[in-house]
This record gives sequence, C-alpha cells and structure tokens, in this order.
Amino acid sequence: MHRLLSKLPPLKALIAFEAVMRLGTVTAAAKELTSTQPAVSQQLKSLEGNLSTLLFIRRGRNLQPTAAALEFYAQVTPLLEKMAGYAEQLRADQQEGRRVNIVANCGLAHFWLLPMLERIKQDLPQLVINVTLSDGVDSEFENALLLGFGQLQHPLKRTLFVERVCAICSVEFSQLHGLSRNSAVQEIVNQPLIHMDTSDSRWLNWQHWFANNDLPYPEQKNVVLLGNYHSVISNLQQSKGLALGWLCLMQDLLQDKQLVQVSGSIVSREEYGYFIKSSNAPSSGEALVYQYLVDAAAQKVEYA
Amino acid sequence: MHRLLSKLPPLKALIAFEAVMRLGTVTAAAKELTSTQPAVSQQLKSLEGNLSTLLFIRRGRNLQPTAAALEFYAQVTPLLEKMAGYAEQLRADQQEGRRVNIVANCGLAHFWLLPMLERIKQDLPQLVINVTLSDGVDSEFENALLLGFGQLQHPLKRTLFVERVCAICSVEFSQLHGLSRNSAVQEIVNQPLIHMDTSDSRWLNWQHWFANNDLPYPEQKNVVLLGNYHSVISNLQQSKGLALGWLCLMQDLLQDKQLVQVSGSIVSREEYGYFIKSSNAPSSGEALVYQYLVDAAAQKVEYA
DNA sequence: TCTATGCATAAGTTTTTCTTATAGTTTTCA
DNA sequence: TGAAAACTATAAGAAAAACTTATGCATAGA
Repeated sequence: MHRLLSKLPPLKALIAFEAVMRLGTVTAAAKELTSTQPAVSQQLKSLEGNLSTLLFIRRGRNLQPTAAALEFYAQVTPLLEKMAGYAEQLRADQQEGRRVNIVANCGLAHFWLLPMLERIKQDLPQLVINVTLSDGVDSEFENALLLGFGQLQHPLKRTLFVERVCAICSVEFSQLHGLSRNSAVQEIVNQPLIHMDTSDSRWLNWQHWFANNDLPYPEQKNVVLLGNYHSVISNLQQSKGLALGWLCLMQDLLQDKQLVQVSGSIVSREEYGYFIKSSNAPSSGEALVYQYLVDAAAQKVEYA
Repeated sequence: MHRLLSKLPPLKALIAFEAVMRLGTVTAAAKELTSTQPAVSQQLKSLEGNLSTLLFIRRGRNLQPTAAALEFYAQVTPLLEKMAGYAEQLRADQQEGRRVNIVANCGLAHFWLLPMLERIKQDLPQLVINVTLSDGVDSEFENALLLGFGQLQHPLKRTLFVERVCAICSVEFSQLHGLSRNSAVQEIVNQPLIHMDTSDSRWLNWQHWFANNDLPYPEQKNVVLLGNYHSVISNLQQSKGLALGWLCLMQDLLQDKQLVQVSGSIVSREEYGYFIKSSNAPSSGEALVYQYLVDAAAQKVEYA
C-alpha cells in the first residue's frame, strides 16, 4: 500500500527545483515563482532531504548542481510539463465548453438518449460527451446537464415529454390473449401486470391507471417489482404480462410492431414528465447539447 | 513566467485522485493513504476546482468517474509512477552508496584527480562519481568528499600530500637561461616570476621561497597574479618565467621532461598540504573512493 | 423499515509553508 | 584593500493549507 505517496517527493519542491535549475539561482527562481528566496531555499532543502541526495554544491554565493541534480532534472522536467499539459488540456476543454456531462434518468437514456448518442456525437464532433445514468435524481448538479423525471413546473426545467402512459404488451402476448388497441379497458383487469418499483411515488403506476379508467384495482399476488424500466420492457418482451408504457419512450418499439398498445386509454399528467435542466453555469458545449436534445424531443412528439 | 506552478494541480490531490480511481471509493483510498475520508473527499473537490472539471458524478453513496476522470487518470498515473520511480532510484543510489560527490580544489583536481578519473570509474564501475571544482573551501560539506588544501592538523582530515614546492620552468626557458636542477638559488633572483593569486594566504608563495633560501625578495614590476594554478602552468609552458611548483602535482610533468626543476631547493611545510576529508555520514561508495584516493596518493609519493 | 455503508460539509485544530529579519560568503567596484 | 552588492542559509513568528472530528444525508441491503 501507499503505492505512490511515500515515494513521491513534494511537488512544490519539484517546481522550485525546476525553476532553480533552469534559472541558475534561487533568487531568480523565487522571483519567477512570485515567492521569496528563503522559501525556495527551504524547498530545495526539503527536496534534498526527501531524496536524501545532495542536489547542489553550495559555494557561498552560488549553487552548482551535482550530477544527481542534472540527471533528476532531465528526468522530472518532461514529466512535470506533460502533467501541466494534461491539466491545461482539461481546463481548456472545460473553458471552451468542449466537455459536456449528462446525467440522465435510466429509462430515458436507454430508450431515447443512448440510441441517439452516436448521431449526436457525429453532429457535434467537437464535443466530448459523457453520459451517466442515474435514477431518482432531480437535485442540483454542478457541472452536468440533467435529464430527469418529475414535476415540470420549475423555472429552470424545460419539458421534453409530458407524462403519457398506456398499457402495452408483446405481440405474442397480444395474440395469445386477443388483445389490441381496440380492446376494452375491462379486459385488462384479469391480465398479469408487470410493475416497476416506483417507491418515490413520482411515477404513474397501475393503481393510477385503473383509477383513471374507473376500474377497481385488481388484487395482485406474487407481485414482481422491477427496479428499472429496462427490466420492465425485458419482461414484457418475454410475454410475461402487461406493463405501463411511457409513450415517448416506447414509440419506436410500437411503430416497429415489437410491442402492442392495449386499449385506447392513455393516462397523462400534464404537470409531470421528463425534463431537461442546465447546470448552474452552462458551457457553450452544454448549450449546444441542450438545444439539440430539446429539438430532438420536439421532433419525436410530432410522430405521437 | 510561472511556467509550471500555475498549471500544475496540487500533487496531494493527484495522489488522492489516483487512489480513489484505483480503489473505487473514497473510504478505501483514505484507508490506503492512512488518512480520513473527509480529507480525501476534500482533495478530490480541490482537484475538481483546480481543473474546473467534474471528475465524479456523486450519486449519494457512490462515485462514478466521468469521461474526463478516466482520461486524466490514464494520462497522469504513468507520470506519477515514473516520477516516483526516478525519486526511488535516486534514493536507492544514495542508500547503497552508489552516488559519490567530490568537491575538489582546482589545482589538485586538474593535475591529479581528473587525469585519474576515468581509471577510477573503470575500477569502481558501480559508482556514479560527481566532481565539483572549488577553491578556497575547507568548510563542512554535508554529502561530499572534500579534497582541499590547508592545515593538516585536524582529526577528520587525512593528508594526501604534504606541501613541498620548488622553482620550475619550461625546458625552453631553462635552455635559454642556462638553468637546471643544479643551478644555484641565487640565479633565480633576476628571473621573471609567475605568481598565483593567493589572497587567502594559505599557500606558500615566492616571498616564502626567497625567505627560506635567505635571499632578498626581488622587486617585482608588472606582477601578473593568476587566479588558478592551471593558468600558472599554462604561462610557464609558454616560457614566460619561473613559477613555484607543487611537487605532488607537477611530478608527472617533471618526469615527462615537460618542465624542469630549477635549483635543488625544496621548501616545505609539514603542517600544510592537500588533504581528504569524509562527509559527515560517508556512504559505502564514498568510503571506497576515499580509500582509492588515499592509496593513489601514497603510490604517487613513492616516486618523489 | 431499519441498519450499514459511504459521501459531503462545517468547524476547530494541527501541520506545513511562507515571510521577515539576520548572518555569512563571494564577487565587484572603487 | 576595503566597502558595497549579490546571493545564500537559518531562525522565528505569521499565514495558509491540510487534516480530524462530528454530523447530516443518501443509498443499498436485510
């Protein structure tokens, strides 16, 4: 353990050493580093102590580097420069908005953002886009674009998709049970239902759906609560029952006839849905991606 | 200016970052670094601030590195490891006494040590020997073998050569003026004399020589004071006059008949001469060189 | 739902680093 | 030769940085 800590000399001392080697005197180095001569002198001493190696022969007024110092200088300077270069690169990327972080709700990411990601990267090649999946988040992120789900009435949030859900199942399941878009809502009462674990109660669930259709909530046995929407769809495709489908996310699958809408009932809440929210200090790149996603969502809605 | 300082992130933070990336959690990193979780957490924060780049997406309990973090980790870790490696190498060299610093009087170095240096390196190939020339030094050096000139009565000093000087000149000059080893000391009185600037008064000079031979010190006009012994010999070889020759240093040149001793007078002071002195904490390598030089000096004396 | 694990933040303390002042050495200049 | 200037090392008090303890909050697992 302590793989590096115990072996690395103090960086400040290295910087002081580099400057002294390059400029020849402690005083000049101190000037460049906007520090004082004793400070640099002590740094050198501490470096010599750390390396337990004499780096300079002190002859009263001037210093003469030892062979060890010359060697170490030649080794370490390029490393410091590279390191500074990498750090600068990162800062520049950030400064110029080339690096964009997106924190996205899992379902939205899986069924909407990720399929589109390659295209986004092609369309905005100057950006480095980083997507992190995260459910149950609508808090502040300091440096990331947030794609979340929840209440839409918020000055900083912009709506991507209003919440609209319907009952869906696989083609196979629909054929087996004679279900279709024209089925009456009553037919759904006795079907096995697939549930998502919506412990945070932000989401519409089957209870809402039945209440909205003036039907009694059927008693459920052996309820399976799935942790994320991806699992729900996975179970759905295995024809294990009916699930609630968020229209905006399922649109492609419905159009491709991979899934089937059951009954014409669409339950929606205008004040809930998927939203996009800028970081506190959006970069130019973030602004680009923001607009790109807003546009993409608007286009998708048109099909609905 | 500020070529590196302003661009480099704090090293401590880099070490914390490296450990967190490698181990996955702040707590584990803190444990490895024998620090505390909040300390590491703050380091990460400071690094993010320094790079003005988000490195981790915090999701309550765990951290997820951003693309920037992964990239930076891949760039920086090898640099840190190399740096640690170089530092370790230096420490190991020192530890095992592979690195020896010699601070040597200019004259002694030029006429005795340096001609022998290649041979020393061949004979002690495991050592890295670093010679620094320095006149007028008999003070303490923390980490270097000192070859100096001065008083010999000192518990830590060991005599290399007792001070013995004679008058010398070039072969050409001796032939022009009919001088030889058999010449009487009186013949020297009217010859042009070459002087070394011995402002520190440790050295025998022409005044001493004349006094020692019971001769009046001849009035000098256009006295040229040369700063180092090398210049003196250079002038001597240009047949500009007579100079005082330190026997131990001139021995090779006298044997090769490049220079000629004039008169048989040899002035010596038993309590002065060239000495060798160990550093405060001599390494094994230093001890080897010490003995090597003592032996070499002893051998040389035999010819005298 | 309760507990364990893990991160962030705040506040006070400790450690490190820096600055000011001083002394010593060497070079330069008169 | 001697005084001034340039440069470094060291000591001690001051400033800054880092760390630790305590606490709150969020998530994961039972």
